[in-house]
Amino acid sequence: MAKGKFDSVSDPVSPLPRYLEIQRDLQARIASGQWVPGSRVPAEHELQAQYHCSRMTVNKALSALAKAGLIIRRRRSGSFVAMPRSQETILNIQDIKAEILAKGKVYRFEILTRQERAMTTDDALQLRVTPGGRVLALSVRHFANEHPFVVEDRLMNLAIVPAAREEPFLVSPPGTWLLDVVPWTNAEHVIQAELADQRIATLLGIPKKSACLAIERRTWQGDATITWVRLTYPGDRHQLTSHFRPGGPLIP
Amino acid sequence: MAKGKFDSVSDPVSPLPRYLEIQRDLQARIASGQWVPGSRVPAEHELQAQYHCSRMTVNKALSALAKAGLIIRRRRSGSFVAMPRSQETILNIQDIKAEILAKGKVYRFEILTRQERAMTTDDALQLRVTPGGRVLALSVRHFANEHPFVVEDRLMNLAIVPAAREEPFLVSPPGTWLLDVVPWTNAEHVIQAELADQRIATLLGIPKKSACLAIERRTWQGDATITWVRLTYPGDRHQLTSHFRPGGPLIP
DNA sequence: CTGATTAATTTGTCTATACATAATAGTCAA
DNA sequence: TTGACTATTATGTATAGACAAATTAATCAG
Repeated sequence: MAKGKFDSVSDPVSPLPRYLEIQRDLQARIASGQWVPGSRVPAEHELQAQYHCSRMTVNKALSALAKAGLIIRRRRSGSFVAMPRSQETILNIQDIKAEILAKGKVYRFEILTRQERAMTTDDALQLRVTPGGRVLALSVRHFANEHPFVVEDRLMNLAIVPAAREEPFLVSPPGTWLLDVVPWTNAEHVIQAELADQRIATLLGIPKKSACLAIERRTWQGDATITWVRLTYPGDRHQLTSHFRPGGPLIP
Repeated sequence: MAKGKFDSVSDPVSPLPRYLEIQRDLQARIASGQWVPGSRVPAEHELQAQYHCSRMTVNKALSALAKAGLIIRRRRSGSFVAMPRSQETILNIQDIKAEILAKGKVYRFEILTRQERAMTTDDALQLRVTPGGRVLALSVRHFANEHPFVVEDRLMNLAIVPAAREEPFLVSPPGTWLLDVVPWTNAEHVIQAELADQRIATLLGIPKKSACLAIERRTWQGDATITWVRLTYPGDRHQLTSHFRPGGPLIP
């Protein structure tokens, strides 16, 4: 009897979809340790009977759990609770403007230097491309509540982003502008600790040789590097924070 | 006619499931810029006609794209290509043992100090719990190819992990042991740059006041803090790297 | 006992249909 | 013109059934 969704609903109000109910229920059993890693999850037809729903609904819940890495599924064998995963985390490296505004602080930036030039060997190395073409080199200082927040050194590949040549960066800083204008397909981050040199110390208003957090980012569009950027934060004032729960993106 | 899956297959071999084919096709159109952000994605019944399949199959593809954040779906309005997202990244902070072994280096660790004690005020602060109960405080030094790699300072909440009291940590270091034994539901990371004090400098074999990368992690099981750990790496030798593509977990 | 074949089981994918839900567009009366 | 009601449309959820694919279990010939 292929009727509506409320065939088997005793509860008059159902705020949560059936498949999510099942998903969370199973997740709770795994998280609580009731189902230990390696143990077998009931087969779809068993759960179908338990939850009194169709196999597709159970399948949707189980597939989501599998995608989240909480269970491993194999044909004929069945589904099993996944082994504890290595400690991974999802880090949110936000756009600087958004980051400062999110903290409820006043945002401002200034372009320190701006130079359009033929790509040097160093530029090519940092962009990881074969030399040739032109780049736009920028230095930017970002302020939060008028306090120096981070220094940005950026190279933009004008072969990919020719529009940058004409852009004065009056409203949005280069990073935010790029995000709005150019679609990117790939990014790489490198996070490092290092000592402030004279320039950084002056720009950030911190003592020379104090600890800094440096984040380098390369952004690609297909095979072509769009931009390389290095963000230098005062180490004692800035920190990257992230929260994570296993099977994280499960509960939206 | 509810027949098999090959009702409408002209291609004799179909290595990829239909819904993935559709998903990737749509994703390619978005990535290539053919469909610009904000533009409308054809409705399910249109795609159903285009790809000559059922609406459920199209729905599966579109739902996945929506979950990955590539499109936004609204009832009655339709589906739209999402606006460029803020630069987020997924960072892999691995288990130390796994991290070193992954680099093909020889792993070794030594317990520097070990103390079981009643929870001090500082301990409670760092574990973010109300004082009371006992903790196990550990200092560990990890080596990669016999070179000091990282110093670990850890507090373990014995109320949650009583088994740690009896554990000698001969085979696995505390972090790896915990991952194997205790299920966790939540974690928080804080990444900071700071200067090496005398102790860290000595333990890591680096000059005092050189830059260090400090990663602090709190791990919870429900509301209870399991452990707090601080990992101090030499800043010039260690770096966190991560790759990311928008709509990342799409292509498994 | 071994190796190949066959059966059974479980997940993976797909279809066709049905009704729910949300939001827009249109209609009509005050 | 405004506000309430109604129709329309697109997505969201759910069902029952079907066949595919993979892998384990059982069977049987040698």
